[in-house]
Amino acid sequence: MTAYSLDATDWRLLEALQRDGRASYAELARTVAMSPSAVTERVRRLEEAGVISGYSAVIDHERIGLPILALVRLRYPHGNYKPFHDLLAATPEVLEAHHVTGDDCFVMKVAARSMRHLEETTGRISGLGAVTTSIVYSSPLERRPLVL
Amino acid sequence: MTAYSLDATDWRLLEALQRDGRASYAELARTVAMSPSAVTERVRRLEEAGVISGYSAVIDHERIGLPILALVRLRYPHGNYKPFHDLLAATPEVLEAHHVTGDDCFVMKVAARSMRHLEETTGRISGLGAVTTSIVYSSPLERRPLVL
DNA sequence: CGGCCGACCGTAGATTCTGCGGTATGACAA
DNA sequence: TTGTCATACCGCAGAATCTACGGTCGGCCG
Repeated sequence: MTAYSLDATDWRLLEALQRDGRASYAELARTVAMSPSAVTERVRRLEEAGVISGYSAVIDHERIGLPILALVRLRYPHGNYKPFHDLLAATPEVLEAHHVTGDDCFVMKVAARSMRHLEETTGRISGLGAVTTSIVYSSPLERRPLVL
Repeated sequence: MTAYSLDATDWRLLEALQRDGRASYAELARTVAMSPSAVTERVRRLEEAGVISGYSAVIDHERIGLPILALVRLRYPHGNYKPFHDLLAATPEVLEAHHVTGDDCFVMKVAARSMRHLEETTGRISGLGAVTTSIVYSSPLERRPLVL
């Protein structure tokens, strides 16, 4: 909503911070050829404006015992979203949930440690409506940095 | 594939680093009640084992001129994936791409600056097969930290 | 012209990082 | 038991970085 005007330097900082969220201000300063204090101030402004909403370690779900990823679509029969929010709060297996147009009201990304676990999780979700589950074979593009 | 044994401290570090990927080792050390050097060594091992595959700034796509998010499913009629990979390489609007089971072979997350832009992008994708587009109204759960 | 404002720079003290050596604990074999 | 070894942790010192501050420069407006 709130527009924020980004110049070329801001874009380069955003790109650098998406590639390495732990880059030091000194390092960032070197890549954009400015002083560390100017870079610090720019990044602080981007954070304050909400352009950068945070920083996160990227975890390989396969290496922490959650080898199965699935996209679950939920046909939701009514407009009372409370049960759905309760489900989200109670189901850590759901990594993302999006309210979308189309026949299926919600699309979720789900991680599970086994097929049995996935079955149990989708079963829980299907208490709210008809589900369609697609299991992820592989992800040709797991995460692309957001650029103009 | 490569199993990595995580103890309670590792989990707490992973959780902390997913919540704040820029937390200093000194800060992490305080949250898990260990010395900074021990924490540094643990995090280094997690990175080396591939449990932590990187760090990234989380960008609010709405504030950088990409207010529209859509999930695009692609029905892909054959087993030659080269054209699809070429499309991914040439289409920065696609933020994620997953190869999945079910009628639609691929599911993509797409960001666009306008409906016209989305139309143009899905049009490009539909050169490869039939597409089904769902526009994201909102995301009740945008990103949940991966936990046990 | 004179003053103001925004963005940048440079500096100093505090904090953090990095690499190293030292220590405690537990496993294992003689 | 005793010795040895490996692992994980701690603490330290020098280097690098961070943070907060004041100073400078160029553009803009009264």
